[in-house]
Amino acid sequence: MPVNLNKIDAVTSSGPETANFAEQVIDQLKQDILSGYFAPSEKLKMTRLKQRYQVGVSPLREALSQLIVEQLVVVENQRGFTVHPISHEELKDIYHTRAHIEALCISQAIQLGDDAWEASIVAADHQLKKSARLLEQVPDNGTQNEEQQRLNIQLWETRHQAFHHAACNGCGSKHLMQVRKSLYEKASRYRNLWLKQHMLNHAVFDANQKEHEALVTALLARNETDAVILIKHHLLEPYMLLKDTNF
Amino acid sequence: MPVNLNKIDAVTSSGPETANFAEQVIDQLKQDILSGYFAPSEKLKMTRLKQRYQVGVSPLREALSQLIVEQLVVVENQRGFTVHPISHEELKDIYHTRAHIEALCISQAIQLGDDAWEASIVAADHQLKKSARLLEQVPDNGTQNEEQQRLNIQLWETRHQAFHHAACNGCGSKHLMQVRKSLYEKASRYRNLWLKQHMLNHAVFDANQKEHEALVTALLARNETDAVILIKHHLLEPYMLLKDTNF
DNA sequence: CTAAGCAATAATGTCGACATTATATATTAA
DNA sequence: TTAATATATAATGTCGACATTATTGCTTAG
Repeated sequence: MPVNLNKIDAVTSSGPETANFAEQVIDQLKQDILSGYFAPSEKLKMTRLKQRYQVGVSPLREALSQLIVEQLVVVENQRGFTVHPISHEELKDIYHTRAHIEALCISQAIQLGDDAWEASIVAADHQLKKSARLLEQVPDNGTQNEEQQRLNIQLWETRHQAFHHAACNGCGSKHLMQVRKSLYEKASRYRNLWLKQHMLNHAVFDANQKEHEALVTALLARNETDAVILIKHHLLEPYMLLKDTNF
Repeated sequence: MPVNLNKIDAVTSSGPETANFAEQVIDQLKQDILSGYFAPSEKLKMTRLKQRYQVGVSPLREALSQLIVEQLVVVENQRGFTVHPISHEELKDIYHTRAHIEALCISQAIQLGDDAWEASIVAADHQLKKSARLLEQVPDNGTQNEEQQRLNIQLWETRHQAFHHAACNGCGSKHLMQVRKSLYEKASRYRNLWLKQHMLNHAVFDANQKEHEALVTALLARNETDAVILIKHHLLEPYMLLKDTNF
């Protein structure tokens, strides 16, 4: 008795565009891999996945197939699926390629961006700053509500990403933006693995803030050379932290 | 009675690594889309696909799922799969992004490439030139065997691609090379659609040859600025032909 | 003649079942 | 005890079946 339960939920949700099981699963599965819930090189057994996501094998295999292309999952015939392994080689490639790609986006955006692009940067920067202020005001000794702090960090990261997205989006290329997104996701996996062992300190936030200010200035002034140097440095700095860690 | 016929074939083939049905289908399906056998925006009905590739729906859906990520196929819930539509907007984005990416590869390769990289360029260039000579020697009036000529063109295209692959491969980045490959494939679709209406003439081949000579010189001399200009022009030239066509 | 509503047909998305293959366990010999 | 083999268990990959949904064709009213 296969009943499309998703339809029932879909009615309560907004648009006429529903999602099949595979589409529903793929986001959760991706998040579980990027967040580190499923460890690198871990075997993804169907029985467990079925239990976790409450779907059959067919949608699961479709979702996993998509993650193969995104290189988050590896498949070996008759031996099932495993989480894509990590390596320092890949880590280096991801961060460096990301720096190149994002610099390319920035270059194009500076050449092609219109007033709406500038406005979106100013807006995103404003939101990011407000979010950063929340984090700064907290004393180093964790007297504040920990859960609240966690949410603040999450909000900051969302807005941080939104800022860079806005800056890059002026390039006007869907393909560039997509490559950029893919690399960001892969980088975030290593980042999350690092966060399981280490703690962010205030120094990095402060440095980040200053770099952003300089970047915004360069962007609005359409200073391509400066902006490219700044963005590359900005994206490679976390790599310096990650590259010497044993995951 | 599901019998894994592929295993039987696999024994006759080489390695111990076999492929499941989905992996076998995906290459053919991709080729059928890139070649234009399945037209843009065409509906991909399961019954037809089953007949063509002689597999059930499960492997097909897996293969199609992968092509969704590569943006060669579009899915709409309860309405099945269709070939990704084409547009002049996408055409422009593909070719321009490709030019940027390949220029980036070339830049990095010039900075990082070793002797093996240089050697691979010389080797690929040699093969390409020999293949080009076959095409040049033929008189314009098609007195020669048409089938032979078709094969010669195909060989030239393979070697042409191999040459550019070799030049880019010196960048040392798997991610860059993969983005490059993806863009090449998407561009080849538009190219193939164009070829269904038009014919290649000798002039383009001659121009191509000269550009290659200049490129090889710039690469071996590690002249980054020249090489970047040359490769961008080289990749955008076909766009000039395609951009004004009605597919 | 056109438009709208309805029935019939076809196609999609999902699951369970089954054959094949891999992995874990037990047994036995050295 | 260890290594090798045989058995048992578990997991994978594929297909057919079925409910749901979309599309087509037909009838009928305006």
